[in-house]
Amino acid sequence: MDTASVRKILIIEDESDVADLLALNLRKAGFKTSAAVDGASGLQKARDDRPDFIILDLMLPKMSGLEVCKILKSDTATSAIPILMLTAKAEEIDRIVGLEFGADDYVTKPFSPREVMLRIRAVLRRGEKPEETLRAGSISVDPARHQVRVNGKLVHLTSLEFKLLRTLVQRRGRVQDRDRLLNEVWGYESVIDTRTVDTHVRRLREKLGKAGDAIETVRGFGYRLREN
Amino acid sequence: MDTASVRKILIIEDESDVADLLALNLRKAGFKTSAAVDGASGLQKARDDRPDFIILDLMLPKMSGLEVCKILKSDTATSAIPILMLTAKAEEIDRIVGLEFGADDYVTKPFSPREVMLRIRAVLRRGEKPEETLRAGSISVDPARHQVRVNGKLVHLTSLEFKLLRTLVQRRGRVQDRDRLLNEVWGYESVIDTRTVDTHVRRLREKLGKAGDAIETVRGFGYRLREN
DNA sequence: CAGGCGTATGACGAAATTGTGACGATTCGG
DNA sequence: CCGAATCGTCACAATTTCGTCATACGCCTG
Repeated sequence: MDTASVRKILIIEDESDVADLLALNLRKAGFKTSAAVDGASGLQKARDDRPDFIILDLMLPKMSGLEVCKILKSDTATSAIPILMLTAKAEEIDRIVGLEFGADDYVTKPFSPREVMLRIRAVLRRGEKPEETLRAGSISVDPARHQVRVNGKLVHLTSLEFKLLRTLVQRRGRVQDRDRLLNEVWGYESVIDTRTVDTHVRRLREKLGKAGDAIETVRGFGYRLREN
Repeated sequence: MDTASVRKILIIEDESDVADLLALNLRKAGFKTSAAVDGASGLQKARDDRPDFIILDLMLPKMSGLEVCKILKSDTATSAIPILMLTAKAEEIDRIVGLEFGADDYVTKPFSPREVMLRIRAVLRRGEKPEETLRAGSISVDPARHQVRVNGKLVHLTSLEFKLLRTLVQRRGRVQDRDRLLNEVWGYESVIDTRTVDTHVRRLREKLGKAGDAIETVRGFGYRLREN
């Protein structure tokens, strides 16, 4: 589904139960994780590992989470990394202060892993730049709108056809073998016959009309979208 | 932009932590502030000081924030002053804004001071210019009042329907998948079936009548509000 | 030119997705 | 306590989409 690179998430949390639970869920969702059990090592790892996201407990031994947060946000090396705070107290003031210190979001304990995941996604989405319209010859693919145009005219594609065309356009000029396409478009665990790709390429060509010629068959290897 | 005078802002809030935090940020942003710790003194100060803006906590000792709001809005001496409500519960919102009480905007706790500042500025701007209404074809959405019109005619929507329509209009043209809509409209803690979105989309389309066609189904992905 | 191999095509049943109406639970005001 | 409004869920139907197969076609090689 998502073609972006794998995100690394740093968990700074002294209670191993909580840390493990989070790590488990995060890995299941396709993230990479690392962990630290106190503020000092957390700061260290943040600088060294350059994670894409930090989950930070407010209550840490020695150095408080707020301290850690402040330092992370004031260091240019780490200030851009989004931080999700874990707070035990439901007191609003804690959360307010947490946000004021630069945390991007917070969750109060006890929390559901599900909620944490959703919030992480939301924060990460916030930082993402909107996807651009891809072009190849007379074909334009707009991922955000899920729309495809040929010479400006809308063409209706099914879900699979859309994803197939998108990956071809993204890798325009380069040959994509059927297995590669199966992985990208159908997902990693697909138990699909490689011949099925042929059928969808055909349907795609049909719907694209004349512009469909841009999808070239590379005998013995796979398919390729002609450049320009 | 009004350069003539510095804006005075009245904070009616019994929790001094929150009040102080707000006052600090407001002053840092160049506003003057005054404070009241309960409804009665809040009303008094509103009449005496004639602030340009009031921040009002929903949960106050003795007199509820709603009462205060209603009185402020029914007194000609104060009815023109914009009110930003601080509320703990997201469910309370609908009655507060739009309907009988007349608040101009709201923020749910816990909030970040930054968010509060943005909303104050937005409301003050609205006071100078007529409105800030979202439009999409014959549909117009007024977020501040929680009102929706189709061809100028008011349409009654429930809280959920409104939020759903608002996010669709805000992201007009771009496809929103069901998970995303669940996050935006139902919140993080929701354990709702994704198919529920379908039901609400149907009800929304029904209520919008012909204009409901603007909500397009993108099979395999989600929904999208047609542009233009 | 024939044979072999890989690809294109058309058709068809299976599976997935969405629309729809109905129902029960809950809330809120009277 | 009742009735209205709102909301989440379900079962079922309508429709679309998907995967596979059998067959036809085309390219390459010998």
